[in-house]
Amino acid sequence: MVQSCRDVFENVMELAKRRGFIWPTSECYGAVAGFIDYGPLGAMMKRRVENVWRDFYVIREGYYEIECPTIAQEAVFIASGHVKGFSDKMCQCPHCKEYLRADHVAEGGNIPNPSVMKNEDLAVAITSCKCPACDEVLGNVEVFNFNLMFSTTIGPGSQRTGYLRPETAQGMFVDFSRLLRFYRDKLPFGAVQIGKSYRNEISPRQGMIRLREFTQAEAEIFVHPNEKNHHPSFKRYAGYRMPLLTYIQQQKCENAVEFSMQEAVDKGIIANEYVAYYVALTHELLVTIGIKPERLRFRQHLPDERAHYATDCWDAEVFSQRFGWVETVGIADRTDYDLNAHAKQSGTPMTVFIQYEVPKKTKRRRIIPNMSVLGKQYRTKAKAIFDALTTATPNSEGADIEVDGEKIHIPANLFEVRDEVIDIRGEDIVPHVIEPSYGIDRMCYAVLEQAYDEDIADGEARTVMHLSPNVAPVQVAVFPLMTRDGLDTIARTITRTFHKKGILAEYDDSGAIGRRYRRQDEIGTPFAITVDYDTKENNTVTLRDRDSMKQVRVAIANLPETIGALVDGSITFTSLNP
RNA sequence: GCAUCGAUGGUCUAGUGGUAUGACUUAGGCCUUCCAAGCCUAUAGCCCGGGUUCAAUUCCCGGUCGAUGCACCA
Repeated sequence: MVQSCRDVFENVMELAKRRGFIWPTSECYGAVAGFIDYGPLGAMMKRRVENVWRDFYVIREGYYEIECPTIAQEAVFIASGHVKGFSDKMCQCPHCKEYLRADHVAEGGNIPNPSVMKNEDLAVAITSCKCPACDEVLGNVEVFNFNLMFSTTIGPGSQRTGYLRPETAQGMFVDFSRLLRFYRDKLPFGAVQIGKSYRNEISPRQGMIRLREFTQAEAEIFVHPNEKNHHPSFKRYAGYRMPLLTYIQQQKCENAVEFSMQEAVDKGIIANEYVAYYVALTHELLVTIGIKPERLRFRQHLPDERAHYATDCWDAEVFSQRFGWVETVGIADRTDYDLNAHAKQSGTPMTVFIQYEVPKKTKRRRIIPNMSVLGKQYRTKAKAIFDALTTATPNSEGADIEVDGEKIHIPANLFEVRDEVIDIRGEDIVPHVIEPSYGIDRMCYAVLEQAYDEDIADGEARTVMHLSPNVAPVQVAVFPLMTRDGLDTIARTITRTFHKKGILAEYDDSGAIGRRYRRQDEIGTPFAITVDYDTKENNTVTLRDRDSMKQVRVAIANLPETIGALVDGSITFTSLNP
C-alpha cells in the first residue's frame, strides 16, 4: 500500500467530488455548511447501503418499513421531550460577542443546578460570572433557548407550529396503536423507517460526519418488559464474538475485551438479549457493507452520557483515519419512556393486552348500593355516596363513609356485599422499546474512506476503491477490446442482457483498455468484462476482478448468473479458478 | 459563533495591479489484439459583494465555503 502525503480524507473527498459521489450542495450559490448532495454514484451507493439494511431488518427480521412525514406538529415533540430537552440555554457575552452555554458559565461560577433554573433566574444568577472567552464580568445578559430543531409553521397564518423531525423514531411511536393492530396485537414486533432527519447544529464540521440534514435508518422493536432476555432468535448470535468496550473499562482507561454475546448477557455486560442481539446484528451488517472488523468497536455509553430516555446504550464506532472513532450506530434500550410520554400527551393508551396462559382467579368484594332508596334519600349527594360506598369497608351494622367532610352512616340493608371469584384473563402492559439507530451518511463515509486505496499495478500508481460488491454503484463494466470487427456490438448486447436482469452494467469503448479498467477501479466497480477476438470463436469473455486484477474466461450465457452470484456474495471470484 | 490560515478550468497546481502556467481528466480523430502508451485537435478557470485604482484574479473591507484551535455536538 502506498501512503500519500495527503490525508485519506482529502484524497477520498477529492475523488468523491470529482467522480460524482459527494458534492457540496447548491454550489453555484455557494455551499451551505451541514448540507451535502449525493451525486449519481453516491446516491446509488447510498441506496445500496440502505438496501443491505433492508435485507437485514425488513426481510430477515420481518420488521416492516413505514414512512412518516419529516414535519410533525408540536405535540409530538413536546411528548418526546425534544421541545424542552433538545435545546441549550445560551447567552451572548456583551463584551466579546461570544455565544456561551449559560448553564456551563453558571457551573463555572459554582451556581448549583443551573440546568433546572428558569432562563430569567439563570440570567440574574450569572451576572457576576466571568466570560470564559474574554474573562470580562458578564453583567446583564439575556438567556435564551437554542433549540436544535428546525421549526416552521403549518398552513397559512402561522396557526400551528411544526418541527422538522430530529429523529425518525417518533413516527413509529405515534403510530403505535396502528402498528399493534397490524401485527395482530402480539409482542414482540418492530417497525422501521429510513428517512431524513434534521438538526440545526450550531457548528457543523467534518464533512459528512455532522450534517444538518441527514439520513437515519431506525428500528423500533416493541417487546414485553419481562421478555427482554428472551429474543426468539438469540441463538443466531449467541456465539458471535466481538470486542466490547464497557463503561467500566472506559472509566479505567482499559481497552475493549472480546466476548461472545452469550457471555456478555450472562455477565451482565450488555443489559439483555435484545440489546445484545442487535449489537451483533449491527456488527454483521457493517462488515457486510465493507467495514473492516478491526476498525469497528462497540462502546457502551457512560451513565451520564445516555440520552434522557435510555437505560443501556451501545454505540457502534467506526475508526476513521481523520476523525478517530466515529459514532455510527446507536443501540439503545429506550424502555417505556416514549410510549408513556405519548400516551400521556395524546390521551391515547399505548398498551398491549397480554393474555395469561391460565386466567387468574381473584377474589373480589363488590359493594352494590341500593340506589332506588339512596337516590331518593340523598338526591344530589347520591352520586358521591355511590362512589364512596364502592371503596368502603362495611361491617355488619353498615358502612361509615365521608362525603364532602360530612360523616354519613349507611345502614347495611341499603347495600349488598357480594364476594365473588372472577377470572383475570390478562393485563395491559406498556411495551419496552429496543432501538437500533443507524446514521446512513456516516456509514457511507466510512465505506468510502475504508475503500480508498492507492496501489501499484504494473509499475503504475493505481487509485482503487475496494467497495464491497453489494454497495458498489456500478456492478459490472463491459468493454470491447477494439471498437471494430463487431466486438462492440457483442459488448453492447451483453450490457443489455445485464440490464434486463436488473444488474447495473456500464458499457465503455473509449480509450485504451487499461484506461477503462482504471476508470472503473476508481469508482469501485468490482468486475469488468472484455469482449475480445476469442469471443467470436467460442462465445466466452474475460471477467476481470478489480482487487486482484486477475482474469478468468466465462461463457457469455453464464454471465448474468455469475455476476449476480458474485455481487450478492454467494460465490467468490477465487472460486472461479482464475 | 470567535480566532488563525486558505479559495485559480472537472481535479491538482504556477503566477500576476494590464484576463493566466503546466499536468491530469473529458470529448472528437489517428493508432492500438487486455491494464492510465503515443500523436493531432477541442472544451473548460481566477469564490461572492463592496471599496481603492485609468485598470483588481492580485491590494483593502465584508460575506460564503473549507481546514485548524476554542466553544458546541439529545
